[in-house]
Amino acid sequence: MSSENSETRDRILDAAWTLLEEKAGSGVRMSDIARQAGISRQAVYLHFPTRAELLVAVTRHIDRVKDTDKRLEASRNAAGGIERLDAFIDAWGNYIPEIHGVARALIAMKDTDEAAAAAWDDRMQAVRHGCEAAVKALDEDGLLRPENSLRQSIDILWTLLSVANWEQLTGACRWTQAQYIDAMKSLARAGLLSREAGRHG
Amino acid sequence: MSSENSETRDRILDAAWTLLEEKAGSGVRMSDIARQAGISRQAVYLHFPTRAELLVAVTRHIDRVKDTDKRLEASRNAAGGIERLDAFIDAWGNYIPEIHGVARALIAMKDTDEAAAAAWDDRMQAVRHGCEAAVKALDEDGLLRPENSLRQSIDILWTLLSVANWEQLTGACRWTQAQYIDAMKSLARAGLLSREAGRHG
DNA sequence: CTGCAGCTTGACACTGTGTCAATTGACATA
DNA sequence: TATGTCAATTGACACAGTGTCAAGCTGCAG
Repeated sequence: MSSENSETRDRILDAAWTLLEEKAGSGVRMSDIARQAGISRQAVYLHFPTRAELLVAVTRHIDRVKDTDKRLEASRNAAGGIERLDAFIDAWGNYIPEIHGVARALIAMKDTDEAAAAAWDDRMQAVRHGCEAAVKALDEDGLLRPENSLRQSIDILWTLLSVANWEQLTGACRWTQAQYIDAMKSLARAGLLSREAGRHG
Repeated sequence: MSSENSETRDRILDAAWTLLEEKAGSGVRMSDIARQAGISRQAVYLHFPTRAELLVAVTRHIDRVKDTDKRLEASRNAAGGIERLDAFIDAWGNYIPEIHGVARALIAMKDTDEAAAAAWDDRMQAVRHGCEAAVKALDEDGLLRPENSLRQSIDILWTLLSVANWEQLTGACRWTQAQYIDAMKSLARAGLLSREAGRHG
């Protein structure tokens, strides 16, 4: 609550952000966040009614600080379909590590918390819209595989670019971020483009 | 503990299996399982020391009932690399929906429970070995993309076939199981095979 | 000085896991 | 028949974490 702006509110958001980053999203309690922010646990509830709403606010806070909109615009301005696909993968793929902590925490809450589920789904729909724009640009250039419907192509790109896949490749598989980005560009082309359109370098 | 065999033990496992299936893995408590099995909550702890160990036992139970080993053997017996890849995707891809409930519950516990994390990672390593075998068969036939290392190719296949991806495509994207299998076969070929090797139908 | 906004302390309810102790009922065996 | 044992029962409790509530403190604006 408490309108929108507040010194303390920002301290809480930064504290949560820091801890979620540090501990990769798991095991961050309200009391940890309060301690990190230098206030009492109850004071956190004065600003955010539930843990879920705090997490959602943190994602918005990150978006604001990291200038997400500006980043994603780059992908919209790219000329051809393939350039647009690459630009989108660059923008979103490089954004994932920055929201990773919050994302994990939010995903973990999805199962039990309605609000968390809604918030996360909402953000994922935004990513899907980005995928849709990129895929439509490919379609306009006549590059898409004919055997996949437009919707299927969007689903495929969206799934390839999931946070879970990023986690698995950079985590368990120990890929670097650069390897991840390259592989995703290559996989997306391989999975979406028709054979004649296949060309890369 | 109670060695291994017990009427009640099996009732607990079946009860847990049923509920995890029904509720897709989330929100299944020990007391729910007990009620479903027709015994007291405490009796469950007489057979399984923790929730995590119960979940692990359920996966082993499913494997036994569903004859997992026999299924996966099919993929090992396939002749060429591509046949082997397809057979593995058939075997594992069609197995996912059957373990989906338990898988979700186990994945949700990973964050907080050491034992659950170890158990799930262990099972995922088994899947990775299947991927490795399939990719090596492709390599022996000289079909792999030269720009990917063997390890990278395995990582890619393993990631494509993750439970999370199955969930997203059949859940949020509302694909049928058949669509999922077809798309995975196609995506795996597109992502792994060199251009000259590309051939499908 | 008054009042109030913002924070503090401390207690408590609730949920879910896991533990413990005492009890019951069935069944086997001496 | 008495005894032991095994599986299950009931009921209480500890513990962690979220969220609520009430009372009190502090500093600052009017």
